[in-house]
Amino acid sequence: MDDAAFLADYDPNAFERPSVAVDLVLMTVVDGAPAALLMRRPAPPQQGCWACPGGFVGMAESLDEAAHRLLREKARMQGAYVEQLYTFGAPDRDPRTRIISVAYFALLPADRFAAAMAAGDDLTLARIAVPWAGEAGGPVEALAPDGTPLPLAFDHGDMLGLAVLRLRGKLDYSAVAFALLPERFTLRALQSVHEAILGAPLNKPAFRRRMLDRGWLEPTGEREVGTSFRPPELYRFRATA
Amino acid sequence: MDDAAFLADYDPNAFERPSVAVDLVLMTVVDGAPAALLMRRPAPPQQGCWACPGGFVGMAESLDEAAHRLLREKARMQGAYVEQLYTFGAPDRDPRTRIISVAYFALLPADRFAAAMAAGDDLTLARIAVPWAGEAGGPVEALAPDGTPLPLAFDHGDMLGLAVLRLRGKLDYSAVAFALLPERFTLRALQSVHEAILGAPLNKPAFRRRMLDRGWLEPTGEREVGTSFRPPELYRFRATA
DNA sequence: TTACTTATGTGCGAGTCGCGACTAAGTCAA
DNA sequence: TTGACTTAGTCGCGACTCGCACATAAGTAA
Repeated sequence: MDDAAFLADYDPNAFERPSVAVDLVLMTVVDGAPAALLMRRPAPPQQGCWACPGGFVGMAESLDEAAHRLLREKARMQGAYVEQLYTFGAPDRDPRTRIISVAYFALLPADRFAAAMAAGDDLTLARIAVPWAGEAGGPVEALAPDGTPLPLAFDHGDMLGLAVLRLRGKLDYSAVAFALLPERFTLRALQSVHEAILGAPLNKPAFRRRMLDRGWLEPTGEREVGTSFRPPELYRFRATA
Repeated sequence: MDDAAFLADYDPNAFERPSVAVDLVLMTVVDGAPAALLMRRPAPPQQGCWACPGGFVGMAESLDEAAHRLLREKARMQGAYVEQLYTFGAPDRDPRTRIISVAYFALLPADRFAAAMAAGDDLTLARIAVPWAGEAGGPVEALAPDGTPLPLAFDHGDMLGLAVLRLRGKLDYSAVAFALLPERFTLRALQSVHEAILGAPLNKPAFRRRMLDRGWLEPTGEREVGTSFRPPELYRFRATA
């Protein structure tokens, strides 16, 4: 029997199937701390809890395509750095039915969130409180602007924690940090992003040297305007040749 | 409407669903090169091609549980180090129907494969040829014992490549290498495992120092027997205190 | 003009790494 | 018994990186 003959006989409904969703951990850095876009769930289950934007995977789209579609449809943004994070599949993680969720994380500079935030009250850019140091890992809390914890739906606390962990791990061997900054930025801003993700202060001269030696930074010759005191130089990210 | 009332009304069949499978990249190190357990596909599609052992996820089991079950049922092994790798979801990756595959990798010392290999001709421990250096990534080839390439089913060449890449990345900050060695081993054997995974030779004194300084190694006081020349000391892995 | 504040650069000591050379400890054969 | 042989394991040095204290530069504002 060849492939064609086999496929004619194949019954795709022989087994019961789980639902497959994509959830998006849409992160940025605000005021020296990591933050994520959360949506208030408008309907049960877990009505009123906050969740990462997500949705079911279409039958004709890849997982990456689904992630980009959700970024557009649910968060009304585009052009983010998007990367697959982890797949969550505990049988009881959603009370409706078996839902397996492929989590992605997406990175954007903070100023790109302004438009989406204006849309309404059921979206928030929540500060993430990381209770562990280094590469320990574990769930995190999301905080409202006034500092009170937001109740998170399902296993989204683990999801956010894993996103922070992955980001920390990739910070010093990949260029992810630049996805969290505007096109032109100062070295101080770059350092602040690193410190926010790592949750620890860094030594300024050492950080400078490392970054400049990496060859990822291109001086623009321009300087930041509107500052008091000596204006810092603006740099641009340039992929390694 | 509360959660209970909502769930009574919920129709889990409102959307068409993909199938979800778990595939297992079961790796070890043989003769100084990475190797993976592959099964010859006994039926279409891609009959006769070689594939990582896999199967559909049961409705009541988690993804991790499915991976461990497949390790037992398909490979007849247990006790491996198992970790989720990546989820493959291209719409056309399997011609039967939409199948989303959560890939795991599993690590075991080479001697644990002897029993499984005796089982029959449709299982092989294929040497993996990595055509790229460092962290470049990309698909790899699987080689038969005589050096000829084995045809790989679906996207399993990418899967194997990603497993090697992940292993390389974790090698020097985690203890994964010890999952590829028996309980007691020599420093030379540990170095050989690192070299096989990295695909590059390492400096002996530097490697020794690094490993001993990490605090993961416990000398047993015993020495390897049956060797010609000076017998090396046997060490044991001890998780960091 | 001068105080103030942040940007940017410099120099040094500690720690790590690669590397070549050296010593140690077994087997094996004459 | 002894010496050649081979692998195990150690030592020391130069190159490089990193953290850190400090010096210098360049703006604003009174």
